[in-house]
Amino acid sequence: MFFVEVVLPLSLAKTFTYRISEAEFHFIKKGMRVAVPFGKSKIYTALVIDIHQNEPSLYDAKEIHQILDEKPIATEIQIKHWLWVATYYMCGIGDVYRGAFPSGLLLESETIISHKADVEVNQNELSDDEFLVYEALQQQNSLKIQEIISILNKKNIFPILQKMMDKDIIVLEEEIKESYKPKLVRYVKLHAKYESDNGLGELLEVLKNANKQKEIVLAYFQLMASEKKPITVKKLVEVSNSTSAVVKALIDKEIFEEYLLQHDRVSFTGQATEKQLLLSEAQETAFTAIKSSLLEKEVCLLHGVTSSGKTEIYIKLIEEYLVTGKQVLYLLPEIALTTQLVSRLRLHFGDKVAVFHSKYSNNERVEVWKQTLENADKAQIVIGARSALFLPFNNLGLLIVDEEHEQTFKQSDPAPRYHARDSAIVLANFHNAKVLLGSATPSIETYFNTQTDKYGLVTLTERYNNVRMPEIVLVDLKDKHFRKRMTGHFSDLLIEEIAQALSLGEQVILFQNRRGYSPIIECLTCGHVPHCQQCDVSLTFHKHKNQLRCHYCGYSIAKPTHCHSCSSIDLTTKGFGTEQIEQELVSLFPKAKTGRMDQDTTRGKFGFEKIIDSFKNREIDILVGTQMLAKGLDFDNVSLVGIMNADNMLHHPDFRAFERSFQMMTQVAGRAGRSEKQGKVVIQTYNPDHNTIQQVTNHNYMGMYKEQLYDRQIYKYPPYFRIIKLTLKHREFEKLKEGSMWLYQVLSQNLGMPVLGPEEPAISRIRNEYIRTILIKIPQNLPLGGTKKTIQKMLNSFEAVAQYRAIKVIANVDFY
DNA sequence: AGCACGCCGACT
DNA sequence: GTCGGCGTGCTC
Repeated sequence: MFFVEVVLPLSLAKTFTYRISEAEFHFIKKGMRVAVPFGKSKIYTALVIDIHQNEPSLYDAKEIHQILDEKPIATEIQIKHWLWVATYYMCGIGDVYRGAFPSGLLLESETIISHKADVEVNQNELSDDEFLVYEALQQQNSLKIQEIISILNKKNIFPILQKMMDKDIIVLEEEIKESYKPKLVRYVKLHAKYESDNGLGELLEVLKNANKQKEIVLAYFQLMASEKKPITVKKLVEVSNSTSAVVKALIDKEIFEEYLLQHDRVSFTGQATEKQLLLSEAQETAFTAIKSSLLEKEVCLLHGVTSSGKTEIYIKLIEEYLVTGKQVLYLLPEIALTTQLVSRLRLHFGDKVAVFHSKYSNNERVEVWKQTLENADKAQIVIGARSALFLPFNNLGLLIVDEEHEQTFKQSDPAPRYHARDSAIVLANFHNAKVLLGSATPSIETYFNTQTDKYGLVTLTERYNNVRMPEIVLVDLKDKHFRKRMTGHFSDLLIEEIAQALSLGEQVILFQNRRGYSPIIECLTCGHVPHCQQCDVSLTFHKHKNQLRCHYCGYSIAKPTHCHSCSSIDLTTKGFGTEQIEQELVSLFPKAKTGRMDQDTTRGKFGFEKIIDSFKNREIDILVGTQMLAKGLDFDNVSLVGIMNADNMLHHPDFRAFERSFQMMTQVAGRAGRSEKQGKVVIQTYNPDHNTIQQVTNHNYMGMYKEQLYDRQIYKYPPYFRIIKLTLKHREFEKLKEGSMWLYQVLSQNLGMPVLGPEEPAISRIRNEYIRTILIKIPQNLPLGGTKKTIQKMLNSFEAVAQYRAIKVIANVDFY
């Protein structure tokens, strides 16, 4: 008796056991995919994580359907890492598997309906629906479930199919399809007939009346002579300025032969320029320090002020690891940043750089996956957003986590809710690899780890090229309003500075944090604000589409002409987003070209790049944007940065609000400054004396760190306590209230540590489900794993209570 | 995630 | 009386 233990790409915590034959037992290895039947009719792509001979006693194991791989497609280290992620972040292993694997490798079966051969059908015995299906099958000999649903215009079609199967009219089959298709490129070569020395002469004779074709043949010979490599149809058409129809005619005439070769979708044509990288003295010192720190410790933090040239140091370090044949993983917080970085890295490493992120197409991701697995030259350096962490590395030497403090490294919505930085450190450990974290504004947690000697620390205080740190000017909005020196949201000082920068041909960035500060419509008569029907939030006004939208569920209505509550027509927009700032700019500086960068304008695949490029090319003078501006973009002509309102960041009800505000403002401010001139940053605020604002102004990271660390200790937050947030959801308010109270009491009585809640969050209903949260604070000195097991037990007993079973509970470990 | 089973409202 | 809605539970 032989069995495999498999993981399914479903949100299930368990693994499943399937029976295999002895031959299969000797063939199958951990990390191979097998197609298995699961449930009544579905076939899934499962991953083998163990092979054994222990027969399950409680049930009969099904047989696997088919083996899908010749050799493992996931490595053992990877599987070990996934198991760690599942345990640590309290989710099912299936969640990790599903999140890690490119969907191109996860085939799902599709039910195919076809009619049974040689069966006489008495059409009078068919119901209307059955007849429709029968008729459709006369036209096409097979149908998919989706097609039948649309033919019948019904959701539940299985009863009908069941009846037809009983009547012996149709059969169902499960078909699995490989969705990854290698990209094939058409090449041509001269037919063997003409390969002799006087082939060309003969050819010209044959083609003397076909000028177009002759041109192509001549172009072919020229290409052969100059490039000495296989010639694609595409290239030939391009060079000869002809059409593929003519090429086809030549193939038909047996002058050319066509052949297909598999091509990489993700290939870069540029060559490495081999330019020797010159580090400044400060960079050189930092580089040496990092190297010696990594000799002793697994992890090192590079704390370098904005524009200190951290990337050059990364490149230099990557070079050293590449020489040893190791793989390097470079994690970035934002997909949008990859384009800039990739072109920079390619200058040094040519086509050794591969990119992996979720905006890539399925096929492209499968290719990078395979290259990484094979340790191919092409994927020696992988750049990617957090999901790149799950690639099948087998010889990882170095991991770089750039902009380490960014919250986007923590996945929050679908499980696995993992933090890429922390999971990267664990992965490095499994590979015996080193980790370099980089940031101008390290997270409190990471910096704390350097102070407790867990991580190494290298500081770079000098900006590259002797650019000076920007000068930061505070504008007291209270005072400006009082003295009537405001035009809309602009203070007189900011207007003056913008005018000056523009007159010198310099560019300006204006930063408007939109979080919790979106424009809304309010009735001036009764104060009514339109709300979403399914979520407990006010609808935000989008000017360009003239509609109100819900940011949580996407619900939208046209902008109302009158108040829905009192029918008054006196409506006003409140709050200000980037759109409004841009509007005001147009009237303040009619001659300047303005651009806007936020979720609306960067939606498309290249939306972000387009805006960045036109700003870099100086087609835009003033760029208005949200958080995206704070993420490590380099511009060389920006002399002024304006922060429209620093306060709405500070006043977020979140223990990280001050840390984040500091990071955000420092990062945005860091965009200012050019080689010849000190940059200027204008921060508009109602609280110019606020500690955090002062720390930003004085470039005082340590001050911020110490103050925040003190607060974290007092109020029991990370790094002194680890946090697990439980989110409970249900459609019924009362049931949720009761259930969350029950869970809270069980937890607080059994855990012996602070448990907060159950809290009704500011947005207490999303998509018609009410929400409550419970926060568990685990002290550093208590075992984390054990505590999680206890919590899991309580969650299980919560589920055992029949009346609460319907309440969904989501655990978010290390909630950000 | 599917998909079946089982229990209650609106139609023939 | 049935058809069909969705709440509940299981899948090796």
